[in-house]
Amino acid sequence: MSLPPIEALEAGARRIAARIPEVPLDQTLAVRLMILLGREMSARLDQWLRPAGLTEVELRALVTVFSQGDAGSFPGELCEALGQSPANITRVTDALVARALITRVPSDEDRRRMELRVTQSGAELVRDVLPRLGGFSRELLADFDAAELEQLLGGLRRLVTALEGVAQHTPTEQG
Amino acid sequence: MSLPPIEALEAGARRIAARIPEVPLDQTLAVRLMILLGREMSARLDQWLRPAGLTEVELRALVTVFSQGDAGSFPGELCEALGQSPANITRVTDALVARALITRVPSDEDRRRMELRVTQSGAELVRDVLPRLGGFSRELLADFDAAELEQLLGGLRRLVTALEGVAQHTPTEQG
DNA sequence: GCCGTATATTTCAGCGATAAAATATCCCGG
DNA sequence: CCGGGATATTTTATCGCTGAAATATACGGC
Repeated sequence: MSLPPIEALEAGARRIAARIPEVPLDQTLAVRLMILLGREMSARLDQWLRPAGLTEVELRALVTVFSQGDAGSFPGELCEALGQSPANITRVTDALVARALITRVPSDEDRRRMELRVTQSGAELVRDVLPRLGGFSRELLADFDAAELEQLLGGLRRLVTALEGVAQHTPTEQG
Repeated sequence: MSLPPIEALEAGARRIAARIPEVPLDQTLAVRLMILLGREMSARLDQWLRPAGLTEVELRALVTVFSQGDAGSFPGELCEALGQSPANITRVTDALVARALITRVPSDEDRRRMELRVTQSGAELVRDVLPRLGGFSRELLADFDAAELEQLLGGLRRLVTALEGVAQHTPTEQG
């Protein structure tokens, strides 16, 4: 489904805040917007990439392997870089291997690990598709000037670190 | 999985931008951060709510029904308000009905529709749990002062409208 | 060298979500 | 009032992802 209209979001948030005053309106709304925006961007990107037959995560995995070039990379690195579970990286790399976009062979130095390398056609696909993703991002942020964009990025970076520090536990331990 | 470290994200983005110059670094990074932040916030919120036995979407559905009080609401409204598919709303409301947090009866005026109403215990749960969600948001945004928060919200609102306007089509029609 | 523990990846079972088909009801023009 | 198209919801099949168990390999102390 697609993004709810923003007026409805704000109206709903205000209606709740009016009934339950402990709820901080702006903070709640910001979190809500971030979650919805992230979902929606991901969905749009998937749609944008569908003609190429890749999902967003598949593309990012492919790009990450591509960016390592001949050095290659390992599934564990992809987990870290993409924030995905090992199980999912296995599935995603399966798909990429099946389409011959990457190769996967056991490492010689440590045979528990698998070496992932982009193939010729994988590299071609990246060079073909990545500019589209860039085009999407550029279009989306078209009416942010450089300063505004930098400001937005600053806020997002702060949120990343806030998120790292905060709330790893359960709230009131069963409240 | 959890959020990748921000230095790794930025380094990866720069490595790619160096290889494929058409890709706009800041815009791409902003989109990437939004997607990851949204995912991570949603995951944290789910974890935060687990003790109450609700997922994020279940809570939002419950809250939306709650906020309508005796007026009640309909599955279609929840789809719109939450940005979820009809199928998912059926599943979510099934769960809420099963736990007697809401009731669901066919509407008298239009028997295709189902009237959803919060129950006594549903309302109690909302009043118990919503402040936790507020607590999460407040904690996450603790070191944004009012002006900074307003600025962040402004950026997010602009993104919502940008997203509404942009990129509904497939990119280069099979490119 | 051998054993126990740690690490890397895959397998397995299950969950949350979706698209598309099926179902039920409504409404309108004749 | 009846038939056809629109609308609201549920069902069905499937997808993407995860946690936890299983597997395979490495490493450190004895």
